[in-house]
Amino acid sequence: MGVTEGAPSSFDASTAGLILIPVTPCPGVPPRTAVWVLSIRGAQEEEPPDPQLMRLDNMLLAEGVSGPEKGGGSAAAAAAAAASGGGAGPDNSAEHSDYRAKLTQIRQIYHTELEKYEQACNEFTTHVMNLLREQSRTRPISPKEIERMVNIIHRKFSSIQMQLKQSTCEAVMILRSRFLDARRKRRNFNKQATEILNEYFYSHLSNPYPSEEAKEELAKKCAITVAQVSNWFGNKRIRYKKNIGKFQEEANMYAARTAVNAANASSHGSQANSPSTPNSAGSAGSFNMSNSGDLFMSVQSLNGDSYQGAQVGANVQSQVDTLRHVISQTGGYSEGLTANQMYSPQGINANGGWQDAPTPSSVTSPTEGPGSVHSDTSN
DNA sequence: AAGCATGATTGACT
DNA sequence: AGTCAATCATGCTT
Repeated sequence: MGVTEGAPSSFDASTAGLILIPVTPCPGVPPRTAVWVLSIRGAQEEEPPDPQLMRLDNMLLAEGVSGPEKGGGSAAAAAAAAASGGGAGPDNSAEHSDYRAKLTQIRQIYHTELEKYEQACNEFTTHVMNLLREQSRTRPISPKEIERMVNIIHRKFSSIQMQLKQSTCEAVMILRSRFLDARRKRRNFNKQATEILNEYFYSHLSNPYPSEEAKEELAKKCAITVAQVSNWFGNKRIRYKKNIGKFQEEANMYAARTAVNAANASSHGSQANSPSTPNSAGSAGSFNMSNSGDLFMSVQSLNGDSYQGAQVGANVQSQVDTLRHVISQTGGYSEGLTANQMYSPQGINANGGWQDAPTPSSVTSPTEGPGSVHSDTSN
């Protein structure tokens, strides 16, 4: 797993600046018991109250790596999950447990390594003590010298520990960042959500800019966040515009479907709660229809304060869009771009944007911004 | 594995 | 603040 890539896998004394130099054995000393002399690299050692070490310890404790076994890091994982946004996915808990599993893995590695280091430290210390004892036969060695040696060894090993802690922290950071980075855990929306969004998009092809309310409703229906709805529409608009031909088939499909739905709805009196009528709350002006083509202008002029309301308008608008599309399809165009021209009066303009898109030159209303396009009739 | 599809992010723009 | 355009990173299909 890439999570552990930063952690040292095995003890290596050389990383701590300890170099063991074999020395020609003294006469009388068995050849197998080589005599070693400690050579210390880096004379100055860091002092015990190291702020960096404290930070590392705190972090490891906070992440549940070095603390008590149970529930380690779950709070951090929960926080991460909450922060990741769009947490409506059903796989959220799965990812959560994935995060915890990996954290446990890191924790285990950390503890085994730590244990290994401690053991190695002890072994090495006794080894050095033995060597010094042996050397004391050939030269005088004061207890102070021994003590100094032991101190040096301990300090060296604690600096190894520091490295271990550092790389463990790094591993945790990597894990967290992967957990937090939404791009890394991107999941495609489910089919139903995509259909709802597409239905809305193609039934509002002339002005695919859902209002805040519409976005909220779509978000609720699709079990995603409003931000995700905005992302989806942003991506969809741009990609549709870039390659209309590619989306033609899809557009046909949804246009036909919407047409059928609309027909059914009108034959049944009222349409209950279609995604194409997100602003059914009663307030007028669900979608701006001022740019929606000649056919609709008359409707809009009727659509004042007292007219039947936005839902009717929105429904009609949907049908207008749909009909336009169907007409364009049956009109026998040869290329997708030809079909696009059918939309051009209220569709994508010469600059490559929808006419209602955030261009300050929008004809209808001087105060009309990109976001206000759909709500200008409220109040 | 390569190529395409798709959701998310970023910076610029109005 | 909302959008566009480019881009990233991942998922899916072939």
